[in-house]
Amino acid sequence: MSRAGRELPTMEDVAARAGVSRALVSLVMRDSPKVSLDRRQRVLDAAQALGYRPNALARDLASRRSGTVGVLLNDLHNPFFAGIYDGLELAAAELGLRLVLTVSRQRDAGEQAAIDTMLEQRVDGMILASPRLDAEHIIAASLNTPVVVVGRDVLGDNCDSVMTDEVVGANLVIAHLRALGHTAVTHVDGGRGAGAHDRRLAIGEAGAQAGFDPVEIIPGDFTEAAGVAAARHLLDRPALPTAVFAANDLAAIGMMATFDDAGVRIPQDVSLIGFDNSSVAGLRHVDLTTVDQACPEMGRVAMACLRRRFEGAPAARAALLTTPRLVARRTTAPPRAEG
Amino acid sequence: MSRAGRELPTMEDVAARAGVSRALVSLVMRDSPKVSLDRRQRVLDAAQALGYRPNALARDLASRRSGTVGVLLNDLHNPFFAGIYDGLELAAAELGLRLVLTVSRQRDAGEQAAIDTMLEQRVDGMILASPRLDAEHIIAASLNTPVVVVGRDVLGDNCDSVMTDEVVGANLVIAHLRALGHTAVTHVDGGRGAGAHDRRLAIGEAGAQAGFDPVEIIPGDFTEAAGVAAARHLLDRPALPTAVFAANDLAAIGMMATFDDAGVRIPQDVSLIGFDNSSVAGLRHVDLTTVDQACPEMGRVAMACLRRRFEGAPAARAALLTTPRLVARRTTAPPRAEG
DNA sequence: TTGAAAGCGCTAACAA
DNA sequence: TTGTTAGCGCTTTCAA
Repeated sequence: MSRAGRELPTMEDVAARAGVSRALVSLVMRDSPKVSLDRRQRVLDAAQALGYRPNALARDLASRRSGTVGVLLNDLHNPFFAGIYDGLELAAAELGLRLVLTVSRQRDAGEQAAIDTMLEQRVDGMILASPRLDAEHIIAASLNTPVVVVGRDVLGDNCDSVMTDEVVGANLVIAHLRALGHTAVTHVDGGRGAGAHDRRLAIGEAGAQAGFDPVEIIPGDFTEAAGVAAARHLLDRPALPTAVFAANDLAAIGMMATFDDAGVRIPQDVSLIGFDNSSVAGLRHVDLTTVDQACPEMGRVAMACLRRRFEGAPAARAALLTTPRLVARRTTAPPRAEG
Repeated sequence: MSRAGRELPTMEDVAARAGVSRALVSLVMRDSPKVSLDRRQRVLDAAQALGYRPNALARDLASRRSGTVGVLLNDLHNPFFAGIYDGLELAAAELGLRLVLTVSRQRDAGEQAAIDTMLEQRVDGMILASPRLDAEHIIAASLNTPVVVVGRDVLGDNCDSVMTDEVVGANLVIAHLRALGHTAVTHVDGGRGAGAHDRRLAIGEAGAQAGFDPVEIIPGDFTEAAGVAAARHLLDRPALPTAVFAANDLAAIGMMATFDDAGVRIPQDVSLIGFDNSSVAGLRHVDLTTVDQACPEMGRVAMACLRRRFEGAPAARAALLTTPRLVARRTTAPPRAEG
């Protein structure tokens, strides 16, 4: 397998055509101020005429830096990651960094492979969005290049974390439900997904503090299918909870559909709250009450975090918390009046 | 901005520790069969002990090929692209190719920049999913490396296309509606988005052949917002069409929500058909009748197409058509009985 | 089967 | 301001 397509001219070719040295061309390409206007123009003309394109491979190898940040997204089908990416891209553009995306498709082996590839590419840093990989392997990778983990708590000497303040989020959920008159909530959790543990703990704690009934936990996952399963489970019981807090929007949507099919009305019969405020939750036909994780903000913060490392930041590990916000929409209402 | 993290060992370091030459280490790393078992093991042990990681930059520069295919996705928020990516990744894994993703976020300037970056990276080939960029610029890029465009018709000496057979798709839509008893349909089109032109033509033609009323075209786009706008437009008129065929699922969902808000029932008052069968259409709470583009299949075909180019394929330009399939769900029904 | 040596296309001192 | 000269870490002939 070889490169098809025309051979591209090199810097040497441009130099020859412009009648200057290769180093001078290099300076021009890097926008150095110490090149005379005359020469600069000659070089640019030659490059233009030849259709010259810098070779990033050679540039990065020689300069020993790639100007590239590797980004690992867990699941392209979950719009949560699209939101994270938006923030990352914005910040990267401001910092003049290139982003290289890889997707692990929810498989653990895929994550390690993707990380290895980025390392071989000599990325200047890595951002891992909701990885499922053991902390141990993530820390190992961070020995070679700074890492920022989004959505989960993994700290190391060269590894920071950015995540939602789950305690605030849980309190928002409880406060919203309480204001509507609820006194109990059932949580369908995220299983072993990133951040699920903290979310589970936080909602239990927040409920207790608000004087709610002990928060019931139903095992789930960050997928629509898990929501369907959880809803079926609830429908099998004699009575439904008055309110359900799902691990994320996808799970909530799965529940919504299943309840619909069973003739259970939302929010009249059951109030439903998701998590992420991903774009599906906002679809006007879904209109799900949810906790906004401010995904783009998390992306921005993550990138800022990485930049601090680039600038020779303190070895202090940072666990940055972003503040979530409740978005009240159609799926929550006062509890149904008891018989 | 410099690389933070420990300096990685080089091949030279591994060679020194194993007591062999650098070239030998290179052979081992590339799994060459012409290395004695003894030496090979010594090298692998040394690499392991040192925590050696090949430098992809140096490898690709020296070998003049990157083993990498650049992929440009238009919009991470549109699940259509997640589907395409699934197919690409599967095929790439089989062929032992690495994938490098970039996202253009629907901006034309972003597309050109992303393509330039991939070219500078010296990718062995590029796959552009639903690009909006002029054919001219795409062809220009394909002078340097083979290109496959997905979702749109762009042909050049080094540029192939993979797209849905719009004629088949349009006929499926018309046949489905006719079977339900419809005799007219309004198409909210995709504006200047990739493939929108062909889709518009095809539905008009298919409708005419089936003896439908002339297909009305309403200007739209591949976004939810465009669907909302189109629905508002329709609601302003004295009478609604009996059936609407939207440019894609996102637009259909925007329309669905707007109709809902206005008290227009789907499918009793209006039948609605989307395009893509993206994951949102399948959400059980949305349950949209749509045309399945077989996204993963398109991805697979695109990658296969690229491989043929790698193998020194015929200069014959290929326009590959994949066959769509109608997925009948909740949003289509017989037309309401007239007054 | 192994090693020596010449690049790959560029950057980065250092001289001029 | 410009040119010279070493590399960057690896692959790839070509000999041995």
